[in-house]
Amino acid sequence: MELSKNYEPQAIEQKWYTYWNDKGYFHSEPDERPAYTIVMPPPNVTGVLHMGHALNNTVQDILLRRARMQGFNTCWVPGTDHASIATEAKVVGMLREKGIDKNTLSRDEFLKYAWEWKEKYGGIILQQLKKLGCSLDWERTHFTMDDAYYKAVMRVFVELHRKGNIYRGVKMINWDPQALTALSDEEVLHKETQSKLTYVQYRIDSDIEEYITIATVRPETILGDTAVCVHPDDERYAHLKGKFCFVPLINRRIPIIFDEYIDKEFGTGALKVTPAHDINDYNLGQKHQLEIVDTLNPNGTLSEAAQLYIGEDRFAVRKKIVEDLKASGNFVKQEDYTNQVGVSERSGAVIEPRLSMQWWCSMEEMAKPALEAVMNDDIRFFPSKFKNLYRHWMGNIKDWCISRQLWWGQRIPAWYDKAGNIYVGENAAEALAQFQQQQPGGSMEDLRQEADVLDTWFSAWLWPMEVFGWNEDGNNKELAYYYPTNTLVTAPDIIFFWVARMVMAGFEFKGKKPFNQVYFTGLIRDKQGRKMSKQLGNSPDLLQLIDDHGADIVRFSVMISSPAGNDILYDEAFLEQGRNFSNKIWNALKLVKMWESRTDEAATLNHFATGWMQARIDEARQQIETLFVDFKLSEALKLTYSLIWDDFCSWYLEWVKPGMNEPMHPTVYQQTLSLFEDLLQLLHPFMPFLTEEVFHLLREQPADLIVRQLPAAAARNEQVLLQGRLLQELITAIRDTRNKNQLKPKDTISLFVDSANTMFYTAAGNILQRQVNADTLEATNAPVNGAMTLVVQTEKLYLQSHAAVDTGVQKTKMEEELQYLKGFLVSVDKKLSNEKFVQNAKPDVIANERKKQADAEAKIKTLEESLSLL
RNA sequence: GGAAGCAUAGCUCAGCUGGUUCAGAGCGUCUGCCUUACAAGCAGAGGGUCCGCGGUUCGAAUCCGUGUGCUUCCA
Repeated sequence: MELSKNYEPQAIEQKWYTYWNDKGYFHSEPDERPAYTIVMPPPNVTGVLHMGHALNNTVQDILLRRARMQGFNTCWVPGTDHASIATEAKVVGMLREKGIDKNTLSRDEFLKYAWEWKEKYGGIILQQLKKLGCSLDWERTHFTMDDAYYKAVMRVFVELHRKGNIYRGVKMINWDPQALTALSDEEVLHKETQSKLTYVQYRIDSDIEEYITIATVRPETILGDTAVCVHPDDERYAHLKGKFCFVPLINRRIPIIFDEYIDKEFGTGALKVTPAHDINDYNLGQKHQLEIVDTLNPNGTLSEAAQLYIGEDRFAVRKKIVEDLKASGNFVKQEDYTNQVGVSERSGAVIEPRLSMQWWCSMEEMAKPALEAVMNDDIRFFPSKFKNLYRHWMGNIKDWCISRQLWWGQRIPAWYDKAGNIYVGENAAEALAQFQQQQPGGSMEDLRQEADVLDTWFSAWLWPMEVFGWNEDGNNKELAYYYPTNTLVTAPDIIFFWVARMVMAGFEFKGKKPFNQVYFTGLIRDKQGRKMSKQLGNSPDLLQLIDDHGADIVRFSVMISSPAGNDILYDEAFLEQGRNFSNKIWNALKLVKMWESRTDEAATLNHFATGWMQARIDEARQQIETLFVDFKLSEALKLTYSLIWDDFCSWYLEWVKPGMNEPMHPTVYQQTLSLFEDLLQLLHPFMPFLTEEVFHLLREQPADLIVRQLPAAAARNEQVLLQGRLLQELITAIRDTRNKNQLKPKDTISLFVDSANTMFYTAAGNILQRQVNADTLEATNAPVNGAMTLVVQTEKLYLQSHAAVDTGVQKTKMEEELQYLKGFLVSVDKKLSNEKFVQNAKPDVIANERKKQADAEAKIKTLEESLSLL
């Protein structure tokens, strides 16, 4: 078979994905093996694959594939989230393009369009994950608005309502004037903004002309002012006790109140109080029984209550009112001011704090077990630094605003009768039954269902339970087998939205944690450290990357740059590194295949190289296991990369490579194949396609790599590892000497060794000789005349060359090393002659120092001898 | 305003419970090579007051304090 010059991912990836899937490797059914379960954080049904998904899902796939090779019954559940706000916005936009105004549609008509849209475009992202190689159990795909899932959400709503944990009430909420819905605190982002601080004077109601000056960044809210507040200890305003002043332009007479909440240093020390439009002002208003004047309409324009500018947008009014205040003589001055402005995470609109009737879920009780489970590591966080963040939020948890003024989502299962009484039931029939107990003979006609839907996260928090059919049967076989799931992989920005709430839901409804551990990946930034975003256009088109480079290489590039828990700075240069790596493996395959027809029993049987490579793999296996346990996946990949490239390709293959036109011993050939297969297996979780392909090209395989089982850890052969290290050092040192003396690669040398370690040269001498192009290798116990001398560990070597040599270079190098060693010896001696050190340090530390001392002394002696001969 | 995290080679980062196998890796840089798979490669090399200052200790990149700079979260 002819192998192409370079590795060509496009040709093979689709083939393997289909093959694995058809073979059923991705599907899981409960059996006698231990389960390893991951539920995928469901992406928005409107979503398309971006770098964040690529990182997140690659990590999950790596964990899954490794667990599969460790004998676990692996199950990875895919699915999508209905994402109320984002999806509704998309559908509204799509309708607008068709010339349809949402407001002209009934709820049912709108939902019909929304479902059509979802069926057509929703879940594209899941198809894209197939291209990435994700070994998802497609038979278990879920959607948070599936019928069964919908029922589960209804059930938990009703249960919590029955317990009194869900209630309806008027509170200050975050209002999105663009999406026209309430948002939870978590959906509001605070952005630093350049604003203007406007100083305005209010006329005091008194006989003399007197004013009090306030400062505000929102002058348009003046029309809703119902008090001015100052600090009780502020002498500047002490004389105003019990007085009133007038709101400019509309002349509303409002009291001057005193409260310690005021910061005397800020602005003028006098605060205008607008209880309808600011949470702090609202609290002040409650305390002082102030009137509430709501001057804004839901869409952000001014309401009739404002008296002025009715129907005009809040931002337009902000500019306009300043001019009018100037005209009226109330304007004092304006200053630049930087403040934090809340914007909607979804629509980007500036949030209005607004008083509104909403549905709330009380959290305090549910937070307790959820907090404890994380603090005592019953649920482990990686990296653990996120425990702090979690504790802080859970410790100060506020009630959750769960109603959204939208149509796309689970409609709140509450019905009102004409008198305004509320009936909560899992469906209309239940609510009707309750109603009929009050009103015998009442009918559905008398009831009206709540128009609002539930926050998307109110369904998402059930994800790890409901994908295994919790609502239908809370003790079903699947739930018992797969739940709690093993690992949740997500980004830290949804730790409150989702992670914390899943933990709460798990304990509340199932009585068990939803997962054993949570691994938080970093955020992906560009190489300048900026967050990837559509606005900046710095996010690469992932599907294009996969088409251009192949999924393995994209996975490699994402993982190699991804230190555990830290943000990753993505640079497309990593793609090049991945491509080079793929080619390296491909070429190693080609080389090995060339030996297939050259095997001959008469060839030398090279024990040293195969034994050493086996020991290196054994050593690496242990290290990789530790790294995986700590979720240091990037490190594990780097280690595997280096094991394959450096140890296997650069050293091992060169060590076993037969001479030109010479045969290879069949045992060495078979061992080489085995070693190569082991390496491919270690790499498989990271680069599944390439490794499966090469694995099958190596030789006829009894099983596919994806399900090949990793062996139990073997004790590594330390002796061989040390010898391998010595061999490498000898080769490097000799090559360096050759380089420094400008010997051409083709120039041969004669090599003499003064060593007590004859066994080593018997085993590895022929490798050494070939690797440094020495035509002879002889033992000696005396210096060799006219030869270059070098010392490696305690081995003394003499190189003789036919080309002219400059001993000066060698001498300088040896003198430098001698000087370093002497300095080193001094520091060790000092340490050992320090009584306190000898008394306090642990015995093994002291023993180590003595060994260092002895080694250094021996080497100094050797170097000095050699130098004296130059 | 409150809290957390970070600062190590040109860049991105490892360095767990203090002790020269601990001053490292990858990429980049420099030098020499078209050597029986790979120039998308091979063989070598150079490069750091471990942010400043102080302390604990026989010993500090590592622990403590402090200053500076950056990042994030919360209000």
